[in-house]
Amino acid sequence: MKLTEAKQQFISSWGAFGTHWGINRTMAQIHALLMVSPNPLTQDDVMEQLNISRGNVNMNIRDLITWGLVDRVLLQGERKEYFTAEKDIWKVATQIIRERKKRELDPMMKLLAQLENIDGDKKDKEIKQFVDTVSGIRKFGKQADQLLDVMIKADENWFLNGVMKIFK
Amino acid sequence: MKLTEAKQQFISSWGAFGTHWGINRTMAQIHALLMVSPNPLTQDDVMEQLNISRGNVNMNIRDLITWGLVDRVLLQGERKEYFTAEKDIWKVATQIIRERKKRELDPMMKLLAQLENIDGDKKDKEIKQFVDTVSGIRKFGKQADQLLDVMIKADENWFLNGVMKIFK
DNA sequence: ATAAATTTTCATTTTATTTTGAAAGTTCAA
DNA sequence: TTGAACTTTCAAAATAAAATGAAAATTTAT
Repeated sequence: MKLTEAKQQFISSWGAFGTHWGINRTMAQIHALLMVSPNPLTQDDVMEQLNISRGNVNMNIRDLITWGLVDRVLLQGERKEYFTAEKDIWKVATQIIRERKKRELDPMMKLLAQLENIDGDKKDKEIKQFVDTVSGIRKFGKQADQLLDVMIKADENWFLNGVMKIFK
Repeated sequence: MKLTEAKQQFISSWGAFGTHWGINRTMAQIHALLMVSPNPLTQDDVMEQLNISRGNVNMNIRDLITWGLVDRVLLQGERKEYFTAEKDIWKVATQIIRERKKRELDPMMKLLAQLENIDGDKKDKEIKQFVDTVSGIRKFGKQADQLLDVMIKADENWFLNGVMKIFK
């Protein structure tokens, strides 16, 4: 397979993959493009290679920056801004975990804690099922939370070489 | 807090939570409703409690069934179909992991394997970056895949009590 | 067999998300 | 300062996703 074709496919399926994870297609595609580009790219490069408008590129790159997945790069002597993506997939993954934990898991856990205190007879079937469900999710969430914390702190090598043996 | 209000909030935020995970809001809400309901519900119950149309309920429940998160229940002497959700959150989680792995991770890994074989000089900067990126993702994916397999096979108790100690 | 009860389908409508592109804003060299 | 190069914004348009509801299909009691 030719590089150009392979790149195309990679970008396109990384985009599709992203949509299953609450990330919009274009953002994932821009990320993919930057990951396989050895040199930083300008907004115009991205526009051209992905055939999308200037505004779209700008907004999605900004988003990628707040996710901590893309960095602005200033090339000396150049007026334009360049952009580059973190290429170490482990760092990408931990960064995404970190952000999603903060944005989604933490608030949900906070809410569930409140919902566990409801008025009424805990023997009542309706109430019991509700409390049991909520507290079950909460327990699970706490464990997941800790697991994610450990993963964030762990280094790539530990994950890639060590963990699986322990798990088996 | 009153049960009714708490239920409301739970359903609503579980729905919002779902949207971040590629699950549509209504489907997640139906799932939430069934999780906190001690008894199985009919389609009409769901329509009424969530204020959504018959067709919508039907389609989303069908989807939940294919995800393995909801079961049809036949109450003896009753004509109507009833529905109930798995209430053990561990089982819910492993079921979701199992499905998403099958639907998303496995196909992506398969594609990446193909993309690694590209024509041209591996010393070329463009080619090298592409191959490195793809193979990095592939390695990571393989590890994640194995980790998920182990989690699916492990039982709840092992996860809740055992893992964290190992990780620390 | 009939028909009432219930479930399923799907063309249409509604709602939500994404994209565009031109205008406004910013930066910087001369 | 000025103005060319470049970036950002955002209202409007395009696209995609979800919801509706009535008709068709199915099931079951008689």
